[in-house]
Amino acid sequence: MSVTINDIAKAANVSPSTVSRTIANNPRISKKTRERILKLMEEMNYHPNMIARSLANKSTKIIGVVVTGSTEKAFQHPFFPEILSGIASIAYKNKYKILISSVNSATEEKKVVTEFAKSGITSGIILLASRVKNPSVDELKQMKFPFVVVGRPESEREVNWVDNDNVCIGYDLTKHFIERGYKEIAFLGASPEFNVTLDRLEGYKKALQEHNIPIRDELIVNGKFVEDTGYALIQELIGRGIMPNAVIACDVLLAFGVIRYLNEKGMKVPDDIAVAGVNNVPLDEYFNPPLTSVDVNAFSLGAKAFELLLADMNKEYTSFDRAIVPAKLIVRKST
Amino acid sequence: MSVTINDIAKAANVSPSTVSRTIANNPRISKKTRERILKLMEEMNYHPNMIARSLANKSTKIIGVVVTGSTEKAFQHPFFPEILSGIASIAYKNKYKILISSVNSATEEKKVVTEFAKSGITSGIILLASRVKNPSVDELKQMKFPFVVVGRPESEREVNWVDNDNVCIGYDLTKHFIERGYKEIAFLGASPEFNVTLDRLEGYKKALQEHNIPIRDELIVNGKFVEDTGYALIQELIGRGIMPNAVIACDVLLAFGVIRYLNEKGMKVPDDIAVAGVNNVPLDEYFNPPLTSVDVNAFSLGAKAFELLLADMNKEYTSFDRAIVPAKLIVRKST
DNA sequence: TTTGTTTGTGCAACCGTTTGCTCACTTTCT
DNA sequence: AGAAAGTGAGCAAACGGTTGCACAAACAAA
Repeated sequence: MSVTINDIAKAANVSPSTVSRTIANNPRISKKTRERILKLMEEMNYHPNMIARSLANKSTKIIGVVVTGSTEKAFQHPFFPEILSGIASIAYKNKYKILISSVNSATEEKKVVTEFAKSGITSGIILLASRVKNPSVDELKQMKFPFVVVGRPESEREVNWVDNDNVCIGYDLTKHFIERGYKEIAFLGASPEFNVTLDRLEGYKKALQEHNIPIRDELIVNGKFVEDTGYALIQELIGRGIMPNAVIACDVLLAFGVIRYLNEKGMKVPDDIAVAGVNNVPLDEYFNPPLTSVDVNAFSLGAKAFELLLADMNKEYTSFDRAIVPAKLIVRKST
Repeated sequence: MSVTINDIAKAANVSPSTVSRTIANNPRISKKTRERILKLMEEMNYHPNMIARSLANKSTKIIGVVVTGSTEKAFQHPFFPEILSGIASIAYKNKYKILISSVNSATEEKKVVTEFAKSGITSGIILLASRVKNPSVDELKQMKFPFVVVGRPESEREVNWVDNDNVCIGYDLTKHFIERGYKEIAFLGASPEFNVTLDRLEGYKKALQEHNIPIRDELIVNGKFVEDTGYALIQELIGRGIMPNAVIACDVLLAFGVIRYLNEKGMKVPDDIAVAGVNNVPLDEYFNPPLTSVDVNAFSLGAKAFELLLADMNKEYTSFDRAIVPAKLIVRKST
């Protein structure tokens, strides 16, 4: 088997405690002993057993990242890799590892979250989907297990979270259209289960009101953050005889679906209908036409999320914290 | 703290062993006792401590996925989420968790791989970058630690691996161009450190030879799998006065870079230069123009990789195995 | 009744580390 | 010189499980 602390202890003629303390850099070990042991560890190619260490410590250097959405699709959303990079970059600096799990439903999410927390395998959790009602959040709160949610949760004062200012995003996009003379602006949201939809919608309405444009409920439709939905939603809208001259898609995939439909039907973007999305991805630029979108800065969202989590795990504060990551409207040819 | 096996044992008036055996579904426990204990576990909200269990078992239900590439960019390649989904979907079915780590260099990779293996935290590893020379592979082989590499490794007979038939991919793409009358076909590869470049190049040459088209070395250039490189490579090529009428890009990002350059310079794709990429992504379709590319079926690559790993961990075979995942040329308007 | 099986459970060692406490040996102070 | 303080290291119990072996009880066969 692998070489253990005991093997080192024997070879060095000391007790295992001494070796352990050497590893922990305990000042009670003399320089001479320490060096002798370190040398032996090197020679014998010793690597500490994290599992045993975790058991003794009752803590690990692993955090769990839980992605809720269709198992096969969740990772594929352009948002995911970027936020994961953000998490990973800070985790890496702090020598944390990342355990990821994708789940299909809120029920499964709760199961996974409970397992992560109770099994002792992770020391903290980042939740990547925030429904308005989220049983996992309640569960974690009640267990007092460190966690951060990405996306504003319901009980925003009692949990750590990071998000953009989604009201602002909705507002900015709408205003952008209004300023360019568009008035029939459709709003394609994701499911109203998510705060992100509600918040962006709020911003949308606010902008319309400020500019004295009536809010037309029939211009507001909801679906999911997948590409097919964008296609279906705009098709349905136009099928009902409702013809917007601008479309705000709450997600880049939604926007792609919309444009695909419009292209197929021979409608010109932005001449016939202007389209803007949220979640800037590198590819937006190559799009036909290049897509105006809001860069939500997913990398920072991830990085911030980990920072908050780290602080929570280290019990650096007793109250809850949040971070609002600035988003930026990037105007391209689609509007 | 959390409720343990001992708490259950006390409550049920049995020994911890009995509880442990109940969990393990050991047939030596009577039905009556089993049911009493299961009920208590439910009531007392017991969750097994994975760490303790792993320590006793000397194995975990966690596999490590190591991505080599720039830490901040590695996850962002469209290839990654898809392959990760593939891994995750099979892992999920087998109740495995996934620990991911991105590293910047072969040296770091080896460090992480060693840690994953020796620390006991993972029971198997999937390597997501296969250089021709890969010290991690040697390390893992020598430790006899279960692992699978995605991409054909150097010592292909002594490790488990999955890949496409890259010679075939190179061949098909080249043939596709030749059949459409293109003869000045440039080949943009990634670094020759990777077998994938070498194999596709081999296929490229083979196709040319079969059709009696001379191989012109100046049409063959290498870079990295990032978007900027595509731009730079084609710029350099054309700058040197070499004007291909078709370009094979070994990666979709490379292809995007090429097209960006061509668009900027006012060249028409495919009229002036035809472009094809590898690694079909959903967005290829929306591209301007829609990009001909080879779908490498990354999801299957991931799924197969996990299946092989699982078999290895379970010692289901003693020899090494491999899987070749079929790739498919998807012709769109860019060629 | 004795012997042999089968069945269900407990004992105790073990997995590899950590850590509170104890203790022997120095050093320093009075 | 004796006491107090400081230093370096070991003992043993924990962390929460698993498992080989022993063993008692129940039952069957002789």
